[in-house]
Amino acid sequence: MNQISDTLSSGLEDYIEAIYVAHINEASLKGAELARKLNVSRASVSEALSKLVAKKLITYNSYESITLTKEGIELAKAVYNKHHILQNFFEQILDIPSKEAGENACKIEHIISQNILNKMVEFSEFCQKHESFITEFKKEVTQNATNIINRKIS
Amino acid sequence: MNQISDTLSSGLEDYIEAIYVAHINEASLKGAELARKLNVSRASVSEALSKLVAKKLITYNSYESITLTKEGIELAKAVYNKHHILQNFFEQILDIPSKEAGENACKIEHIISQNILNKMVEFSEFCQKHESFITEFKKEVTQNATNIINRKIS
DNA sequence: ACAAAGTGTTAGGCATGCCTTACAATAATT
DNA sequence: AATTATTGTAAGGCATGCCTAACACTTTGT
Repeated sequence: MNQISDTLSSGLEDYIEAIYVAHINEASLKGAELARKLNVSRASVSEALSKLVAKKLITYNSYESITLTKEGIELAKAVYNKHHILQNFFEQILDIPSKEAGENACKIEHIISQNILNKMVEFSEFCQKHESFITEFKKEVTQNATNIINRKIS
Repeated sequence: MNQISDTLSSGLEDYIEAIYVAHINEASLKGAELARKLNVSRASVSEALSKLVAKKLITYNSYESITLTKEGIELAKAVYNKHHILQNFFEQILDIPSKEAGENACKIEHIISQNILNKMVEFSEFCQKHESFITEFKKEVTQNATNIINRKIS
């Protein structure tokens, strides 16, 4: 209904997040490059950027690089933080390989509640203060894996 | 492209999961009831059921109740298990209220990788063997919350 | 300066999934 | 049996997001 809503579809969140990553790397970013980064067509990027401009989250003129507005930065930062909380949790606590953790974070970041993310942070911090716990967990998991392999062999 | 693909869109997964829940409760389920359960129109259910029939996951004739095929049960069970792993993890480990845990599980179950779910199970089991850890975590979290409240007051 | 390479947009489509409206068919109640 | 309630379906739309093809514009390099 409203063009300038305060929530973004998960698709648009992906776009603004990618723009934000370029922003914090102080790299200039054009539509074509964004298309390559997100593995979508230039046409799709063109549509998405129009929407983000309409929502006043970015500034953009053809053939120039994309700029986040103040509100855009805020919103992007929020998405980006969610991503990192998830990625860290999967990697540090659940011992998931970085690539897989990232891929899952990318999808889940759009739908998970803030409350769960907060608890994930608290839990991670708690685990850091009791580091042996996670160390033990990882040890046990590899042990389990070894058992499974041995079981298959024998 | 292919009508009888082995993967389901998240929408169809929701439908088949709801059908499965009725199935394990040995409750008969008609389209109209399913529509009420999922908060969608009867028309949407009608469309979805046609797709599930085309994929041979359910058996269905108008005005009769919906039946899962063997393959349907297998697939539904997989979705349902994912849901439960997530719900349990959120509730037991992260101390999230049941309702919120369920709502999040409903959405995340469609996109999370099996590997992460497996690790969640292992982690939960590990925590059960060291129950004091989670107890301590919960204690600390409530303590933090109390601190925040007191900070706000003073 | 001009051609080639790169970039952006528009138009027309596809797929998902949801809706309402209107109508059809069956089930239940009196 | 007839009326009412319930259930199901078809048609026509809306929104999201993705695509290709074709065209337009800009930048780069010779």
